[in-house]
Amino acid sequence: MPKLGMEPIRKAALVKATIVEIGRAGSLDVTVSQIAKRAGMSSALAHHYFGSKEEMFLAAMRHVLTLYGAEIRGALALADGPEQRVRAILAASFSPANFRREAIGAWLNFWLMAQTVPDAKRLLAVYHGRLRSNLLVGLRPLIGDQAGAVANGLGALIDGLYLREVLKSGPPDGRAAVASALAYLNAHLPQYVEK
Amino acid sequence: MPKLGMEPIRKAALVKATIVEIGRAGSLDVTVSQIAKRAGMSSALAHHYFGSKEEMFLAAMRHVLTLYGAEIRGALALADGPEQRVRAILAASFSPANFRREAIGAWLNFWLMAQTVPDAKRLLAVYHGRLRSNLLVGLRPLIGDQAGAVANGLGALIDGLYLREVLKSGPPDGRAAVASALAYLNAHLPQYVEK
DNA sequence: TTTTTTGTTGATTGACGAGTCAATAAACTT
DNA sequence: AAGTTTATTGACTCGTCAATCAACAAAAAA
Repeated sequence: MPKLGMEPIRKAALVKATIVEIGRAGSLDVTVSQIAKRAGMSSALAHHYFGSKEEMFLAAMRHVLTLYGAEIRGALALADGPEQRVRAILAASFSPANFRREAIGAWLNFWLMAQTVPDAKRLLAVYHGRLRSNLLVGLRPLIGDQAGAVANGLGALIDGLYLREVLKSGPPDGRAAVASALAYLNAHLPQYVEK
Repeated sequence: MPKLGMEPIRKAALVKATIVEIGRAGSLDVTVSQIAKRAGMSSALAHHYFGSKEEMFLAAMRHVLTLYGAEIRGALALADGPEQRVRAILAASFSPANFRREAIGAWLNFWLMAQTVPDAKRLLAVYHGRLRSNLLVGLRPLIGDQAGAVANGLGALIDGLYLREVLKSGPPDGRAAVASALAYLNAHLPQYVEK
């Protein structure tokens, strides 16, 4: 039944299945067969399209990063003024789409991968850089030369909140996470009244 | 050459070797043989003493947590007054002993493990709880009912800073990390003059 | 209509690794 | 001295899994 033009469809299915399976297993100990099965094909076909398991993982990582980037861009487009920009980034970071067990589990594993797989490290560095520069654009008008330090802190805080979410039981609570990050932000905005 | 009383010695050697190997590999994909070799014995002996690889990992985790706990307790003993207590915790968290690539890599992998191994999750929860309560003791006199939120934030920030350290190239920089966490703290201490 | 390209899989290969076992040896006990 | 406990390892079992291959099918090109 070879319908042509399957390649992009199958690749997309595999990427999605990879994320789901990694999230489910909570680790990178996921077999190609598992992924292929969830994507509705044989493991041989998965290898046919991706060549190796590592390529599959990297493609999944790129996908998560792309989604995240898109969400940020979208939120940023609607934001009005520096402070709103920063708030938009935070809100997007913890939006339901990104802040769900599956995706968070995938993130954790990407961090792991980044320690050993150079391509993964590169991807993560790109994400860090973008996040930082996005934050800086918003922060600089607000707090000038403290912006660098605060951007670093916020970045780490976001990562840390993700991390803690993985370990919690119960459903992810994006709102609490946003609140935490906003508190950090507010504490660094001098001219606002402490409630 | 059976000298008696080898058990504790060999177990300690294995625990140490486990941490080193996990740090080196940057993942839990470490074979028992590798660990045993580094600890100077056969893999069979490693199994003899620990029964399973997972037990070995858990013992390593307990060890790291114990060291960390001891460091905190030591620092806390010298601290004078609430604010100093909080500062002591931060300093201990990023002390050279804890904040080195090996240990950080181990941590990251423990997080991973916590997702799937209940015992690991429990251990990490204990650590979270202790950190939180230690922070609270210091924070409550300073900021009252905001203490809970700030303790959560600080905890997440510490984790996040660890996480970012793993990915950086170059030697770990504990001082910068402490500075970042202190900035967060200071921002939440109302009565202090913003420099 | 032959040929080529694309899609697809069951079966197989080859490697690796956790855990077991049997055997050996030195110390301690009785 | 005989028996027991502790230390130790090489060899082996058994399972798993990434990756490859041979083969088959259908569409597109020639």
